[in-house]
Amino acid sequence: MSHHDLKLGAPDCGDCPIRHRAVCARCESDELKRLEEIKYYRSFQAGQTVIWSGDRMDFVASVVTGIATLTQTMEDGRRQMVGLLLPSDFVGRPGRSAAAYDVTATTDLVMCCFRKKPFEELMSTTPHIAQRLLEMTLDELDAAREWMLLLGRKTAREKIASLLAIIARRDTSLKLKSAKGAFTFDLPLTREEMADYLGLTLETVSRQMSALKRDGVIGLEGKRHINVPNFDRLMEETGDDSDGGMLG
Amino acid sequence: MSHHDLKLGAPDCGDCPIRHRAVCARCESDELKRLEEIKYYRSFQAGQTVIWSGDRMDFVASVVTGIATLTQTMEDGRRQMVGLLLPSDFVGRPGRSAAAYDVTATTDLVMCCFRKKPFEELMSTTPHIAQRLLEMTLDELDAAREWMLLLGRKTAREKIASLLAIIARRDTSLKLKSAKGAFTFDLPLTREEMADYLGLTLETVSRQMSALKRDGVIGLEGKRHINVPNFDRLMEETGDDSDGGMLG
DNA sequence: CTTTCCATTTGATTTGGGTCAAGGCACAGG
DNA sequence: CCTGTGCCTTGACCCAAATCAAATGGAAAG
Repeated sequence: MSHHDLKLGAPDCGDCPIRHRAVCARCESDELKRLEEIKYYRSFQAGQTVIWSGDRMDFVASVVTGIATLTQTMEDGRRQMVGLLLPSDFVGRPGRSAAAYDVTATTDLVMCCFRKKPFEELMSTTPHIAQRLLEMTLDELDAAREWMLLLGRKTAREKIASLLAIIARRDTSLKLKSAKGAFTFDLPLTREEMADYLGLTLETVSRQMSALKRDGVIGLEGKRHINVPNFDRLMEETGDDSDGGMLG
Repeated sequence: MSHHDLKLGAPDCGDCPIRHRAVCARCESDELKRLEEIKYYRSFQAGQTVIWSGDRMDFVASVVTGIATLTQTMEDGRRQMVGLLLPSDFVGRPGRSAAAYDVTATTDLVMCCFRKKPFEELMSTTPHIAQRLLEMTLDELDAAREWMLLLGRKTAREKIASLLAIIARRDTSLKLKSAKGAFTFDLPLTREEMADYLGLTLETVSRQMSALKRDGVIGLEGKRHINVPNFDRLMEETGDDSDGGMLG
């Protein structure tokens, strides 16, 4: 990892989303001052739409806190989530003026935005920004491809288990309760949002959640609070080959 | 489009896959000579595996001629295609040493490879390469997201129609036969490969192809030769909102 | 010309998940 | 305290696509 490993709007950099400044005093001069100038924050309430597909989008942004989703909708109303944005994730495409997807805040949300025009200019003069963005985009592409396997080939039960594992793995607030891998977290999605993520109906999601509970794979307190007594057991249900990188 | 719109291994640049040289004499000096030095060609026969998931991969490459696929396989053998590489598409990830997917030649294939180490070095000193790569990766991400909608929410018939439209749209050898949008092309995939693309079984693919033929949406000569009397009619079957950019 | 070998088609049957339809539960407002 | 109103669960039934099983057809080999 070079000293240029800047994060565009990472959550763990305190007030300033550009962790770079904290990481690398050496580069403090030009490019970063410029980034500071063109950045601004926007907040959204849970349920609010950030932007509709097709709307003009004159910024790029990254999530500071909260969760947002990207979804596509067909004319007849069928919906598929195509992106789940957690803190530090990036939205928006340099070189495109209209949003390609609906972006919605599923929890209260703070985003760190950069005006697009100057961001693009900065990108063309600052190689490290493009390189960092490339890295992040490649990660997203990998995630999208894993998601395609899920959508195309997994059973409903495997889909649910996979989603729980994905959320658990990325939930930074997640506290391990034992060496065995027991832990607890809150679902940030409604059953319907889970269904849109997984290519299922909300009824099927509900049924499979109940089934995983019945079989002791997960515990459910209320509708949203999940506890996983044994992460390995959950992973067995996903259909993936073991491991998967669960280790902070 | 700047004069820096280099293509990494584009097909339309004659012997040299880097169209940049043809487009931009101005930049001919350093970076491109270096690219020339680290590039080499590899050929594969139809059906041959280019690389297995998990194998060490010390190059990045782009397709010059032919078609390759990226697939993921679960332990029990369920397979999902996650990438379809047509001429000018790029494979391989700077900053990763092992292949993440199986890459297979579905037709005879020529790839233009760049040794990874020097390519990465070149990338870090040449901003335009990273920027071009970012652009291509963002395009792939968009394609992956459209594919996710297909896998998660479309019916078998819509999936088949969508795949035919996608192939037709990207087939450079495709000849329009009339203003109405009639044309003809050869399927580059077997029924099984189509099934792996679409998250279906090969039987379902076959049945839906027959149904589209019966309904006059497509014509079939032999197993592979498709003719589409009316592209708009095919598009109606995809479930997508109209247009879609069919105008090469 | 016959045989083998695939890829593909087609048919019969099963099934996982969708659809439709009631409830249940928790919380906010009157 | 009652009554909406969102979410979620559960049940009954249905259907699109999977599965299992032949049959067809075309191309290459003998």
